[in-house]
Amino acid sequence: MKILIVDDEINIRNVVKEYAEHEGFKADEAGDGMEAVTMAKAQDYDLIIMDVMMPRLDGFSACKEIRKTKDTPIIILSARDDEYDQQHGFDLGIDDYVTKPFSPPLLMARVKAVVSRRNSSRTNVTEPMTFEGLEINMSGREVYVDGKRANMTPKEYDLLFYLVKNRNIALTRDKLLEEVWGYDFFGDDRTVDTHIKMLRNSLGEYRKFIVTLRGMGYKFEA
Amino acid sequence: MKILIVDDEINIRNVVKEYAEHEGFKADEAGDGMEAVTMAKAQDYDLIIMDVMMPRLDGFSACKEIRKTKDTPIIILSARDDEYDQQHGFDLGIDDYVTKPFSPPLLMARVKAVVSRRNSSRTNVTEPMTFEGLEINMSGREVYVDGKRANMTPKEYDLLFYLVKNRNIALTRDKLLEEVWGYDFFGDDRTVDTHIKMLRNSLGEYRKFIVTLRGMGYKFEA
DNA sequence: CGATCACCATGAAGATTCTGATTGTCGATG
DNA sequence: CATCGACAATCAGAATCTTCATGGTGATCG
Repeated sequence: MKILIVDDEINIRNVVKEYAEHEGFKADEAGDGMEAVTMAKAQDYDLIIMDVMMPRLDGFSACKEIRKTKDTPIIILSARDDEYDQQHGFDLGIDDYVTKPFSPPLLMARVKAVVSRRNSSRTNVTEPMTFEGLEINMSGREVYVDGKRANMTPKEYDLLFYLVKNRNIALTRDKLLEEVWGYDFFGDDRTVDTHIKMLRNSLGEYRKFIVTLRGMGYKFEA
Repeated sequence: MKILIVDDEINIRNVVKEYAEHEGFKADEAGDGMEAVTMAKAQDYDLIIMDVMMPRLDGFSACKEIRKTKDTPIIILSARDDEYDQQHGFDLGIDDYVTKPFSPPLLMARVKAVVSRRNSSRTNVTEPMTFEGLEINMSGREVYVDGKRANMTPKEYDLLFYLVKNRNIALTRDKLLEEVWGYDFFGDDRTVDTHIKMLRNSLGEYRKFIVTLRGMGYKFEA
């Protein structure tokens, strides 16, 4: 696992590098956008952490240039919220962004998330799963019940996919809320129940795979 | 799970404490940095929530001092964005920071994220264990007795899993009540006995693994 | 405006706790 | 070494409390 750290401030590069190496990554550094483009094209990095404000070539322009030849995952570091323009993010296929000032552990959490997302989407792609008459195609975001396409809501897909990814593992409502709804969701536990109910309806007879663990949460049991 | 709340304003401490306890944390309080350092060094907290502006010793200096002996996760509460100085954050290994004014649920979300981030790197999915004909799968919340699925109540699972996690260790009823029932359970000692009884029934012949320690408590003996 | 979602109230199913009676254990003692 | 007393553990079941599925409501958003 090799990452490229791009920032004009050497202090930041050093700190990030230290944390990254501590997490078992190898880390190269670049001091501006031009350098970053050259290095990113010459090598296959698993991830690039890129500052926005830099001399010679800014972070967004560097991304655009890199994207012409590579689709290396990129995390953007931007100094203020409004510096990160959504338009840019969408166009350039930015994987995540972190606003400065940031805490290194937080950044590392994002790094690991992006890397594992890429990896899992690579291995899981083209591998629809079948549980009896229930076919689940995560990459295509399709679910078939006895061969018939199930039309589900976004949350149902998210919930089902998370359950299936962690099948045979007991999941608390809190865990589900955190992972499916997001850590910044301040909602009610019962919300999970409601969506489980709707998901079960969508799954017809295959609702049986979704097991209630009383006093605990739920589990997809295959 | 025990956290330390550090702030000079008692109102803030109270609010945070209330929320934290609602989430199942135990919470101690400190009114300034000096106090915080003393307490954090004396005990192993799972997390420290630390204000920046405080009399006697400010939050950052307190972190620095604590970091000399412990690497307890720390969340910083800072009054304004610019009060959180990058230098500080980097040097001190702050896990996250929240700017005042904050909403308690947001803070709690961050707290849970930090704690679970720390834990997930360690305590992940546990492999199923077998003791003769008794199979225990904690992640799946499944127990098999001679290959037959045992259908148990939540407390039975919790109790059994805690006993097994601490197998060959003598556990008092008080310890079990605190760890399995929760620190806020003010019930009778006999409650443990009752659940031990039901657990033994569920385990059939493998009840023999649960040993009574007269005048003491119980032990899972493998 | 329709789809989706979060949240709430409800009641039934299920789990937990407590009580008090019973049984078991162990050391002291005649 | 048999017995007793004191205390600890076990047990059954009734009362109480919790939890979850469900259906409905209102908010939100495209």
